Amino acid sequence: MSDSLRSEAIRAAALDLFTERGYEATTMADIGSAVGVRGPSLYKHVSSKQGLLVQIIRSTMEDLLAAHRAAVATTDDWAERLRRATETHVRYHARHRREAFVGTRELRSLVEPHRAEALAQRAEYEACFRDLITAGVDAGRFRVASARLASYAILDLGMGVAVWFREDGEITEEAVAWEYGEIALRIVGANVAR
Amino acid sequence: MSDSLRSEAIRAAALDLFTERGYEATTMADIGSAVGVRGPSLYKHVSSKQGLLVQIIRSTMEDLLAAHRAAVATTDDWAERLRRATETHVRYHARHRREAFVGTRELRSLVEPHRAEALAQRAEYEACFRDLITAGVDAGRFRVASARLASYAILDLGMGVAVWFREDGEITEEAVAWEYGEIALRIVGANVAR
DNA sequence: CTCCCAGGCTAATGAGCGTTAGCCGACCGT
DNA sequence: ACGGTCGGCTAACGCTCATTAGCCTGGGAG
Repeated sequence: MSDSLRSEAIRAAALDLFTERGYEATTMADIGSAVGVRGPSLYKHVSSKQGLLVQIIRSTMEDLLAAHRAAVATTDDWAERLRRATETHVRYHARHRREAFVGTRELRSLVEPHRAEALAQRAEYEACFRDLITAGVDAGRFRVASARLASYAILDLGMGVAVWFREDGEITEEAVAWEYGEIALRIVGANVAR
Repeated sequence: MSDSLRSEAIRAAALDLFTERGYEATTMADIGSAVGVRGPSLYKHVSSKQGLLVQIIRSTMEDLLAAHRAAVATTDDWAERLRRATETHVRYHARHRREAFVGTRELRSLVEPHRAEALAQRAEYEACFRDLITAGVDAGRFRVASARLASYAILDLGMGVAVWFREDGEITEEAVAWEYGEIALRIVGANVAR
């Protein structure tokens, strides 16, 4: 009940517009017009423009983190963990490219304390990858010059996907996920299992 | 004479602010205050806020393309070309991280026809990498599932550098350039030279 | 010494935006 | 039938900005 169909449509429209024009360049009137309503009417459903952004970014970060934890829990082999974490990361950025795009590009537009909260979630997510790589190194499965650099590389690859991926493009989600999983393993110099 | 010291300082201040807060969130008064002047006084030196962004982005794209061409011209071995192109790409994004950051994040804020012009330059740059990879594949030096995917991967890695690189961080420009050059070669499955 | 003007300033203009206030019609349960 | 509330609308407020107009000053050229 907290969110009717209308509320959901508004969030979806805001997501589209924030992705295309950016948060600052999107007006409440724009969002309203996308759902067939005048700007002020939106306030019958949402608290504020900033609130819309907060919801979008928060739920994106939560989804991503949850997906990561689920993926990593399916095996205890370090290389396989990294592969699944990377595939999950990439798949999320392909499947929810608008959410992921806004989540990284519009962090700036968040007002405190929401910005700090989002940065903390992001830091936590990054730490998951870094720790995973460090653990793999300690276990003798990976060999890297810098775990930090390796994790940045893998994360950046995925975030790039949110920029260029198109559902109807020549590159499928399947292909990116597989290819990037392989690349991640090469980045950390994984030796083949067993 | 077209640009005095003051003009240069203004461009530098605008670059800093656009990087930190974004174009839309930066006011002329902010820029003025960064150079010790009131907002309106800036118009004695620059044509408009949009003009500042256009100059920044245009010269960034030109520099990047020029650097790429120079790097690629130093050898005709495909693998070595890709390595040098990647190192140049990465070094540029590390050394001029603010310019590169604004160049990718604020494309949206450009007004036509500047946006189209910048997109064309960007497309040209991307094509350089894609063509380089395709040529390497044709020459039997590389093996990739998709040249487009491989080029996106390499380009995204570099662009990520502009986000997290810090001159005083634990990872040096030298280290990123070398590491990413190696990764690029692995991404395209380069066989060792000779 | 005088004049000019580069380069600053303040004030004003005009537009856009988020948000609030207050009104109204339609539907719904009783 | 009827009262209420849900969800729309318009008008208005208050604020922020980019940009323009017009003034003033200090220093250098003649």
